[in-house]
Amino acid sequence: MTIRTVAADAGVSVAAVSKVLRNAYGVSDGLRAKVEASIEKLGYRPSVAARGMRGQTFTLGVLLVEIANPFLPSVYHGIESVTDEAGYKIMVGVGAARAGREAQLIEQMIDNRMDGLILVASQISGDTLDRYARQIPTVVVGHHEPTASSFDTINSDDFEGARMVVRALYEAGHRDIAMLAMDDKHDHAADVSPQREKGYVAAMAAAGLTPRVIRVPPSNQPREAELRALLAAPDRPRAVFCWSDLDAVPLLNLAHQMGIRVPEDLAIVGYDDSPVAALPLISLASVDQDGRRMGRMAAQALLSRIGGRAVAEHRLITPRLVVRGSLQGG
Amino acid sequence: MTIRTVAADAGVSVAAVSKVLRNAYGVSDGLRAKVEASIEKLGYRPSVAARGMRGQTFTLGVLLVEIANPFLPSVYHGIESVTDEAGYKIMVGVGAARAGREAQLIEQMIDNRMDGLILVASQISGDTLDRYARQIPTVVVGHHEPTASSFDTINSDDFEGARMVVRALYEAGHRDIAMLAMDDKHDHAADVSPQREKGYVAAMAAAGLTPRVIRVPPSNQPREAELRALLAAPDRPRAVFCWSDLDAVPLLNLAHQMGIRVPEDLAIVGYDDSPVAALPLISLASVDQDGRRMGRMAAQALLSRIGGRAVAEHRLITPRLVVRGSLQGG
DNA sequence: GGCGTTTCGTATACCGTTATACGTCAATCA
DNA sequence: TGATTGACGTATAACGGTATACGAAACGCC
Repeated sequence: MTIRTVAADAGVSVAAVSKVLRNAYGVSDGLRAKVEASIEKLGYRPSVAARGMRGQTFTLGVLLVEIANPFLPSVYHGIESVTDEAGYKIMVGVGAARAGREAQLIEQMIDNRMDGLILVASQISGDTLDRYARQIPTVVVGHHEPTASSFDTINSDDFEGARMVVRALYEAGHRDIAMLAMDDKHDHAADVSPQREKGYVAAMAAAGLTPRVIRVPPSNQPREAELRALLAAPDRPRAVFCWSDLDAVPLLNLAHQMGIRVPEDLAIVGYDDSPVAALPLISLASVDQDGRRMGRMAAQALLSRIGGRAVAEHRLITPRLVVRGSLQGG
Repeated sequence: MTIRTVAADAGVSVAAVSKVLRNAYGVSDGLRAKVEASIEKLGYRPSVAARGMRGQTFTLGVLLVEIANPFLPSVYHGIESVTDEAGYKIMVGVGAARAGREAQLIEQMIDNRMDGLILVASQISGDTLDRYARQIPTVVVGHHEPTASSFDTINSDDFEGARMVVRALYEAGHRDIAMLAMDDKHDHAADVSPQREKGYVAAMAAAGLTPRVIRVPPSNQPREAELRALLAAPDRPRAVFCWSDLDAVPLLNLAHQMGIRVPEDLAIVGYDDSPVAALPLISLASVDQDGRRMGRMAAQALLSRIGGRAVAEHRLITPRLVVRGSLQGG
């Protein structure tokens, strides 16, 4: 069952069928009708692989850091809502939060002749990204590279989000505010955690307070010991801002287990406003990045880039603090 | 940069390079060394698309019902651990819990010349699955079709899991035990929810109790109203077994909000043992399906099927009840 | 009516691999 | 020694589409 089968059935040439498939120029209504009837009758479906060897595949690759991260579904749904309408398909690659793994997946997607790539929270360095982006239209979400010229970036304003948290904690009367940041051994200043850290430090300084950053291993590693140590320490802070709900939710639970009252003894604010944070029993204050919107914008940027735009676009979305019980009792 | 570039650089024929790439017969050590040196030097990567036109793509498709479902990551990781070693790549398709969407994705994966497919919790009917499975090696996870001959199935013993829950609730002294099942308008008895329902009904009958099944809309639709109505009803049951944590977690939170004590006034047991259930503040008893193991078994089955096995294999894994605070106070 | 100009359809080179058929040469065998 | 066998490389026809070049009508214009 190939394009040749269809051509024979419709009594036309192979090229004619191809033209109909591609909406190419030079097809009469009569021809189109004949061909479409045959396609329908035979249930023919063109091979993406063969198609990709010369033309477009109409398939986009989406790379997610980690499948268990609760923030990613919203971004994915945002992307999908846009690409669906435009008639593009999506293939997802899951990179276990390791840069090597991600590079492998990107290459795989290039090998599969995808038309474009959206990388969500990639841990790959700017230089490497740049090299890949020259080979395939690319949009990066959740990775700050505002000067990149070969790809677009869509980000939440992580600096501002952290400042909002510090200000809210300050207004709630807290002065002893610590931050839980991801221990980034690769020192990628472009990642979201360091950005939030900068915002935190700046806001603390602006309020005349001394910043105190505590680093924990990344989320794909166990880190309960570190959290427990923090809570048991004699100089336990009165408020903790966590770079992600992935840390804030376990911290909140651990505090509860250890008999520490939240927020009376310890206020906690997370980041991402994941579904778990919103559960009444958890009630974790958190920063909402509006992942859906970021996904939509990323997809739009990618489509326009595939459409020919060459000059890079860098967007920053202002986040929103969702106040809940872990910040303000009630 | 094609196979021809490499051939020219190494001073050999295109066929020779192809042979080296495929580990085919008739390659001397000297030739192999020359070719591999050129590949390394040029950084050549074969095109999967072109490769797929005649040979294998070494890429497997994994279809997930819904990206936000917290049970799926464990299955995915299980699959990955096996396929990684075997040198296969994975592409993920996300089907928004709609059969039409899933069919579309399956076709897309066939179009992309994937070597095999793993469908996780697919909602597609047995007949349709059968039609696709004839075109491409297929393994189905979380969908009971024990008589299917064209594809393999890997399932948790949902019937037994439900019975375990009823027995545990019975032993805890409960008699008024209801079940929250998914409202399956398509009436797919093969899905997991109806299987659990059967196990529940059987166990209730065995204990001499009257079953009481309450149906709620599927998880991609809002269903807070139904849950709230259940809790507010004058004949509110004393224990509820939920077909999934996706319902049990909101129910638990709602009960707490409405001042209903868990488990004193209402015992709740979920299914899937998702990460949220294990949080101390939630402490939801749940049935653990061991998704990781199911994923591993699915991948192994698929590889052996790709390897030539034609007779279908149907595996049933015994689940395990994880007792927590929502079932037994302490 | 002769001459460009569209419009429409066909023939076919090409995309980057794989796999088969085949040729060459040295080693082995009767 | 001539024939057979294996080992190793090469040439090349697929694979299933796309896109370009091109031919044949139909059309518009003076």
